[in-house]
Amino acid sequence: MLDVKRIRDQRDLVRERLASRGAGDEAKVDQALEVDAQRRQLLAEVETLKAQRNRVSKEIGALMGQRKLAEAEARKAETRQIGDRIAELDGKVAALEGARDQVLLRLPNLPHESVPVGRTAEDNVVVRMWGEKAVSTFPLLPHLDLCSRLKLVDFGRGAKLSGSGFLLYTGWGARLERALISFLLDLHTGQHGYTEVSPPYLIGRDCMVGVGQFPKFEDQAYAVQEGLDSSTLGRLYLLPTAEAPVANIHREEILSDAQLPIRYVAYSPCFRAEAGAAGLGTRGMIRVHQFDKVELIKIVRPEDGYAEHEKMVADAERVLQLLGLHYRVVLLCTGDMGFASAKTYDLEVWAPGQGQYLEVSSCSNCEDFQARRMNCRYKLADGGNRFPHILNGSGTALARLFVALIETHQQADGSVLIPEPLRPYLGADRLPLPACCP
RNA sequence: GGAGGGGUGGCAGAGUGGUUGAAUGCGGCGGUCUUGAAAACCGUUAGGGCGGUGACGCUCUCGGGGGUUCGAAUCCCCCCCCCUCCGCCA
Repeated sequence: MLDVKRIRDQRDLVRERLASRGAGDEAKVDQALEVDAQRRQLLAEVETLKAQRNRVSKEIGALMGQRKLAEAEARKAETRQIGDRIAELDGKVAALEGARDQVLLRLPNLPHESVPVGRTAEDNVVVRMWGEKAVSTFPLLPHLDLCSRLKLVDFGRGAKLSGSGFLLYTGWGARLERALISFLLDLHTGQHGYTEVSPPYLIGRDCMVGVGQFPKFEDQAYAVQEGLDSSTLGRLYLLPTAEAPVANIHREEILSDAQLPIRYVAYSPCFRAEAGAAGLGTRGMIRVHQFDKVELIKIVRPEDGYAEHEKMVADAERVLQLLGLHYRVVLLCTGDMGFASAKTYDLEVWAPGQGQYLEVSSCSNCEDFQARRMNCRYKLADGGNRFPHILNGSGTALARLFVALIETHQQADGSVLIPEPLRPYLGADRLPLPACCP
């Protein structure tokens, strides 16, 4: 959430930065300010009345103490109607505050000045590449073929169980998925300084609001209900990313300066309804309703925010390097960035069987946007409280990583060679062809 | 799910309608004393909002919300969370 005071003080700058996203949100700025101005005016009025009431109440207390009862009664009568007026104004102030926040919660973050201005993914900037597209003497198969040949994923039965967009990993496929999760967690905890956490997969509404997922993207989430009690629907949601619970760990807290920087890594499955994207035509594992992801979260001092952001990208890149996968790093333009982000790098890995780059990581610095929403602060040496920068990044998403891995490392004989660092986790150096199939 | 107990400042723990935003203890910070440190003693120590250049002023907050009252941490109602016991259960 943007700081109202900042919107007030730097109105033009805020409008201009919002406009650069190309979503027309700058129009809401005046609306928020107008409601806020009304609120402040009424607030001043009601607080004056409250001061008056408090003063008289104390006097009444003193009179009662002196047994001047008649006088006390007179004062009471005098003050009685002030209470009604206060209640009335309190109600109005609360309503205006609600209206203001309604607007503020739907305003996206301001893009950082280093973000290129643009409208769509076309305007994103490739900042660097690593490795090269695989060249092969034999035709490289897409992952769908590899999965069925090697019996890694049973798409048909996955759909039977839960509908399209749900995967049933089988045999070596299931094992590879598990190996990747362990490999990623060990890498980030062991070499990159993150602390492992394992969050609940069902999370409260506040988590979703805190990271900026709600109220704007409520239609993208899976809401659950307890048994047959429909009144419980919407109390809990399946997490769309571990970012939602993990970034909220310190919600409503005042951290000490010494606690920062905080770096968490968490594995979780991710559930996305992808409403409106149904029948998108992406077969296989590229776009699904449930996938695994290892997520990185940082809570850092604002002055460290962007240095930590670059390090986070490097941490995610390290995954792809160790797995020998060609990728590119893309700096998203203003129009392509997520709601909460001030600056985002995507990591896109090359999938030779698809002939395209797949997004496997998105690393964002949300600055204090989320911290404000969740009221997470830290205490400075001078006693003041400050909102930290909160960063999130995939390290990395798994289904697409799985695709790139098997497509990149497939062999002429149909098996898949496993990169050295992953072998101890898999307990094998290749995914073999099932004995029964050529 | 049932019965009972409880949620107060960083922590512990008083406070059952009136000058209590809150005793006391611990911890933290500053100071006196000391060659230094400890002990002792003195002082200080929550967050939000609004206004003011500022010193500061006002206001709200004792799990959350509503109510009674001139006035609520204290009384009433609803909800949430934690603890103990019982039931069910991976």
